[in-house]
Order: sequence, then C-alpha cells, then structure tokens
Amino acid sequence: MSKDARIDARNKVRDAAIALFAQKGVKATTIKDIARAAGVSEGALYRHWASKEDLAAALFAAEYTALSHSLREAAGSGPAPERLRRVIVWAFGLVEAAPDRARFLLLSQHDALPPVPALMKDGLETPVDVVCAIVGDGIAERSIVDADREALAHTVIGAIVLNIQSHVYGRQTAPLGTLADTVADALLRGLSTGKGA
Amino acid sequence: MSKDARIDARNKVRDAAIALFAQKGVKATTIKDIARAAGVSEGALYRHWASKEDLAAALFAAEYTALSHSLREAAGSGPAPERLRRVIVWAFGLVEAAPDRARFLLLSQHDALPPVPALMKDGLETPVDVVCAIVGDGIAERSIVDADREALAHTVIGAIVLNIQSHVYGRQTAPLGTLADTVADALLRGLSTGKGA
DNA sequence: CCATTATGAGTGAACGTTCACTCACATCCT
DNA sequence: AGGATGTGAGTGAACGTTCACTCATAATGG
Repeated sequence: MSKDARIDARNKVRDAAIALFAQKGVKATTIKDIARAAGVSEGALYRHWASKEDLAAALFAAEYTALSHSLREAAGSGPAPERLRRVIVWAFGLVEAAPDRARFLLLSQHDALPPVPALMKDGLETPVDVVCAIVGDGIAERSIVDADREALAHTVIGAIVLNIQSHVYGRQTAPLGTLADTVADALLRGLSTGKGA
Repeated sequence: MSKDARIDARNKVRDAAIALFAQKGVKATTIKDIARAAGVSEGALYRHWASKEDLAAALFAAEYTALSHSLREAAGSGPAPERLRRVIVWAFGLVEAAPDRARFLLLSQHDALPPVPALMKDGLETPVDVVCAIVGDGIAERSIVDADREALAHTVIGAIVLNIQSHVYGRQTAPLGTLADTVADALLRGLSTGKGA
C-alpha cells in the first residue's frame, strides 16, 4: 500500500462521510455505512478519529471554516453592498458546485451542537462573522443602513439559507442563478442607503 | 393508578415530548425519557401513537398547522407590507410566549423530513404558504415589488428563522422586540414598492 | 339498586435489533 | 525490525417495541 493510498483512505472516508451525512444526517448514518462507502474497515476509522462524533465535528469544523474563507475571498473588495451581492451569488453557486458540502453544512448545524460554540472559543472565523464584518464595514462607510449589524447579517444569511433549503427540498424550482439575483436585489434594496461608499 | 393519570396521559405526553424534542431533538430523545417526564409508562405511549416517529410527526404536524393559523390571524387585513410586519412581530413574540414550541418547530424540520411533503399532499396550509399568499397579494396590489413570490417569501421567513435561531442559541443578545423591528424594517424596505395598496 | 360483565387505558419486564466501539491479528512502509 | 495502519468478528449497552396482565369505570341485567 503506497503512501498515497493511505492518504486517499483518509480522504475517502471524509468524502464518503460528508456525502452520507448530507443525505441522512449524522445520527442516521452508521459507522458501517461510512466504512462501506469509503471502502475501508470500521476499525480503520478509529485510527484517525476518536469517535463518530469526533469525525462529524472535525468535518463540520473544516467545512465551516473553509466556507468562511471562500466567502471572504468571494466578497472581494469595494462597497459593502457589492461585496454582499457577491457573497449571496457565491453561496447559491456552492449548491451547484458542491451540493454535498452545501447540504452537509445546512443539515449538520442541528446535529452537531457542540462544535459551533467551540469554534468561536478557538477564535476561528465563522461564515456569520464574515457577513457581520461586511455589514459592519457598510454601516461605517454609510452604504448600509445604521442598525444592529448582527440582526442585518442574520437577515442576509437566513434569506440565503432558506432559499437554498427550499431549492434543495424541491419546493423552489426556479433556477438558482435567477434566485440569487432576486434575493440579492430584495435584500440590498432593504439594506443599502443608496449612497456609495 | 390515579384518575388524573388516565385522563391527562395524552396531553402530558404531548407536553413532555415537545419539551424534550425541543431540547434534545427527536432522535436523541428516548421513549423512556418521554414516559418518565410525562409520568406514564412506556407502553402507554403506544396506546395513542404507533411509534415514536409517529408521535413526532403528529406533534410536528399539529404545531405546524397551528402556527399557520396563528400567522394568518396575526396578519389580519390591510396592505401586504403591514400584514407582513405583523407576521414578523408575531413570530418573534412566539419565542417569548412559547419557547418550547418555537424551538421544537425550529429543530424538528430536519429530524422530521417526511411529514412536510405529506402535509402539502393533504392540502394543509403551511406557514410558508401563508407568507407566500401575503406576498402574492402584495404583488397583485402593487405594494410588493414584482418578483418570484416564493423567493421573496423564503427571504422573509429565512430572515425571521435565522434571527430567532441566533437568539435561541445565544449569539444574538438584543431584546426580541427590537430585533423584530430591525428585521421588519430592513425586509419591508426591500420588498415594498412604497405605493399603498 | 346492586351484582356481573365488558371495556380499554395503563403498566413495565422482556425481547430482539441496532450500533458505536474494541481487539487480536495481518499487512505495509521505512 | 518495528511503528503505523488496516481488518472485521465480537461485545455490551441502549433503544424501540411488544404483550400478558391490572384495574377503574361504564354498561348491562335482574
């Protein structure tokens, strides 16, 4: 077995677990399911993670922080409203580009209770923080209305999340690109002052 | 066996189950937990519900449709933007008035996947439908901007849900009343045309 | 008005299944 | 050689569900 094969085993478990967690949730996914889908034995999982919960938490933390970085990059620079629009469009794009990851992040927040506070303790940045920061910048530069920035950030994120959920669950059938623009238009009309930065 | 135990068993189970489901989720709550909290035996549950899943689905369906009716009532009549504001304020109020119910509805959507499509099959009205209808009215009467009404409705609901979640999970510490106004202001500024009905 | 019978909610120990996790052993890499 | 990694049957605990039984109350009959 080559070094690469071993590395692949870890990644195969990760990919399989994310896909299964995304489809059935953490609780409903068994170690056997994961091992089977990854093509490794059950015992092998425990060489790399202490428990199923540990695996789920590690995957969630990794995806969550990766999402934060991606959002930050996607936002780019410029006036806050423009950055927010890019964040919204990018988030909708993620659903098409990596549906398993999007679904995993969407579903696991309720399964994986401990990690999110834990992440914040470790000083790691969450997607909420990223949007909060942009909103905060916008308020400072007077391009976003002056209001509780957490509330505005959650309004933006909630709108994104629920529209994506309704798409994933099949209620909303409009193409994601159109959805992103509709949602971004409505939100930015509500948040922008109309003044530039 | 007391007379009270017999008469109240169903309701005591309902109350206990909602509280436990709200705190730990459906999967993590055991029949023993529920029976214990309700002060009845485990077997008694099966006199009234076929399974734990059935109990959860029945409770969710009941709460979900009750929420729909309450929202419809809270909306009242008048121009769509005013009705939406009342819906938003009422939803935030629910968290203070009945935190267990609010939390149960928030958490169980991901545990109780089958019932929601099932509800829609049965032609029952969901909270999403209520908001969709108001948005649709608003578009017709030109008080709401002309866009995909499902998208706008999900934007409103998502904003409500995520702000409530962040409050329940302790990230958002601003008082709920203030939050409701902030969120309603931002959303309605984005959705309204400014024209009356 | 009482004795008898029927009803069905309530009980909880027992059952069978499921599942996360372990461990003795095999295999691979350096 | 020896540490790291992989294997998968085995283990014990937890869980949902069942079922033979109890008993308060209601219905029936004389």
